Amino acid sequence: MLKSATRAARRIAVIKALAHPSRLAIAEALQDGERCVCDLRDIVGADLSTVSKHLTLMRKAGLLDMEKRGLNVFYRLRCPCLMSFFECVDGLIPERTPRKSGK
Amino acid sequence: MLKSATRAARRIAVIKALAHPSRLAIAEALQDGERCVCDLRDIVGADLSTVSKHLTLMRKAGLLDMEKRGLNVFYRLRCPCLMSFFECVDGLIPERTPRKSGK
DNA sequence: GCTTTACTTGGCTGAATGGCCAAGTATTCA
DNA sequence: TGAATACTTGGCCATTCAGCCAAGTAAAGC
Repeated sequence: MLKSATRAARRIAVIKALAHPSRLAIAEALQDGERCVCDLRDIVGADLSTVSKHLTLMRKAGLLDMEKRGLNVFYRLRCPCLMSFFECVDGLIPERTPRKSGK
Repeated sequence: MLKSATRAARRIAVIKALAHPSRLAIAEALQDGERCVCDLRDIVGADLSTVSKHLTLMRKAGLLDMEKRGLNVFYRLRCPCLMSFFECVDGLIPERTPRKSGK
């Protein structure tokens, strides 16, 4: 069984790995299957080095697997739960006015 | 239907709202039911003003509801999917060595 | 109405993050 | 073995974020 501090740190790492527009786009793209870094660069539209750093971060968090084949490096999602989580998030109503009630 | 840029922005807001140790601790605490700000301050162990700012951020992201009753403000989770998402995250193996395969 | 309690907001500072460029590494192909 | 391709890593700069303190607001109680 995992100490709860360790577990929290791992959760944070995974969540942070998703908490950026480019990384979210990468995660979404990978839901359709593996991609090489150059594909992902085109998808997020940033410098290759930037994309590479994002991918390293996501991999270290445990979100991604990498596999080198020839000159390319392919990345794959390891978290099967993202889709359902995102759908749940999408269901949140944007904002709600604070309620006040007696006593 | 939501424009995909809007949807991505909202996803990011929610994910960022969870991507900090104190805010994760808040979310986890609220899974057992609503709490006032002072309870949450004790749980995360930070300044009340800091906790308040975390809560505002989480509420604006759509993660929380607030309700004022008397002197206290109670916060509640609005996202029922967190628990299952966290459990999925916990299931990720910490790291894996990169694979290499021919051609 | 004045004090107390429970919070929120503003302001500031130090730390972390994301971006690009440039240089380095690994594999393929001629 | 030398050039080309597909990355990764290091370095630097600008921006964002988290923290605390201090001041402001709102409800309750005397």
